Amino acid sequence: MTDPDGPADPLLERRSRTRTEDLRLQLADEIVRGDLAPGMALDEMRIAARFGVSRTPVREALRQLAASGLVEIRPHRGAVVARLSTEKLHELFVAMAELEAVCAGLAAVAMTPNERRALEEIHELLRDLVRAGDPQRYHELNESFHTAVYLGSHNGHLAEVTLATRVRLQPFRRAQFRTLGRLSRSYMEHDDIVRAILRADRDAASLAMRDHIGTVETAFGEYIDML
Amino acid sequence: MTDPDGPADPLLERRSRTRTEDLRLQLADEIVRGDLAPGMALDEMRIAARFGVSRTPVREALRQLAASGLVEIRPHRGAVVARLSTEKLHELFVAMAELEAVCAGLAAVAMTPNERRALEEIHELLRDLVRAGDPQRYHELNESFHTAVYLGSHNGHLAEVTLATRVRLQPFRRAQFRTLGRLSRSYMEHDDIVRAILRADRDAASLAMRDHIGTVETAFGEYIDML
DNA sequence: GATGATTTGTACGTATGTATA
DNA sequence: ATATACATACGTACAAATCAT
Repeated sequence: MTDPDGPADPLLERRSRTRTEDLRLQLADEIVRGDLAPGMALDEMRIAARFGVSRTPVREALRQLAASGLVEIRPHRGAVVARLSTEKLHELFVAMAELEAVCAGLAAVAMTPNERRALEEIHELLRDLVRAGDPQRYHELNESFHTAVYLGSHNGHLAEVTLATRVRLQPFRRAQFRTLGRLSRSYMEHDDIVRAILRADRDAASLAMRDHIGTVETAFGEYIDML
Repeated sequence: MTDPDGPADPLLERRSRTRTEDLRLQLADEIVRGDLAPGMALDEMRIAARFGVSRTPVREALRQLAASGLVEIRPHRGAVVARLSTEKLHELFVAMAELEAVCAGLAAVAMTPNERRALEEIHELLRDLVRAGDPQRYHELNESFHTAVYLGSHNGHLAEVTLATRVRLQPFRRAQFRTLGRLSRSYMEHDDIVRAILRADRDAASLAMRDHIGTVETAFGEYIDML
């Protein structure tokens, strides 16, 4: 008899499920999706009660989230969803631009033919979504586009660090930010990146990605000013 | 009456000392210094007994170290000092070269005059240590040199990520690796970096740093082969 | 500024999962 | 393959620190 809670695909490695792990993933998701807004207090007992567990796994999950930067913990003073000052926000955008630029540069020279084809395919699907005017799905597939570049660097550490930086910025993005004009421009910038990567032009890929993230921050900043 | 355990300098913020924090710093130090070698088992009870505390703060410290990559934890199977495969080791070196290159590039255009002077001063002290033939102190001040560049980027996130990468590689460096020939070459490469930073030449600084870390890995690889 | 309420930090016992015979 | 030994994962109680009054 098989484990009824096991994964559908038996090929996926089955790490023994721990409450801490479940909580970490669940809380990270709620923070990234915005259900738990920046600054919101994360009371250990309240969370424990909400998930029907003791404080211990809640504590461990919060510590791990703090290590990733999504949560802020001060001794004896509890945990809150991480809040970013304007300066820190800018700093993270600059860091993300540089990190993604490095990934794109390495990807240009390291990606396998299959990976290049896959990236091109995602890029074409994004074009269709611009034409269809579907910001929601564009946003989702856009994540895949960037993740494909991270993985294309063939450097797990850089990919991890870059993704972590992106995740930290997620809670500060809002749906309203995804306008159709932005989508079209985003797609055109992606085009520069993809072309450079496909012709294995490291420096061009790096520069195109840096510029791309730069305009993302600009658009983001314009939205922030509207608050 | 003042806290007898307080810091000498009252201006330094005094984070309430917690056993978890102490343990984390102590264990990280022992791992980085090599007292706890990669692959060594980190038994919660043994460590708790050694430090005279309960298992709880030990657990939390180990989790945090795992988050930083210095420790590896598998559910229900305990923790060990992180071991790196040859491939992973190379990957971390490539990542470090890229990260430090980014920091150097940003530092070239962001450092204040004071920071530039301080970097130059460290550089000159390193020159003296090469002449004096003091690998131990060169190694220590070399850390300061690189840290100064990280901080010079004026980007806390990048500095943090880059430093974390360097720390993860520390346990795999050995004293024997620091030969006099290496020192001299290291100093000359630093010279290229410093010159580029001082004349605010971003690309040159970036390239010089990337090359520098590249030779560090080469020298490191030669040592590894001797094992 | 002292006191009480509240929350976190730590200790320790039990349950559960992993590895070995 | 089953059982046994062992270390970890979790729960619970208490101590210590913070903040509110």
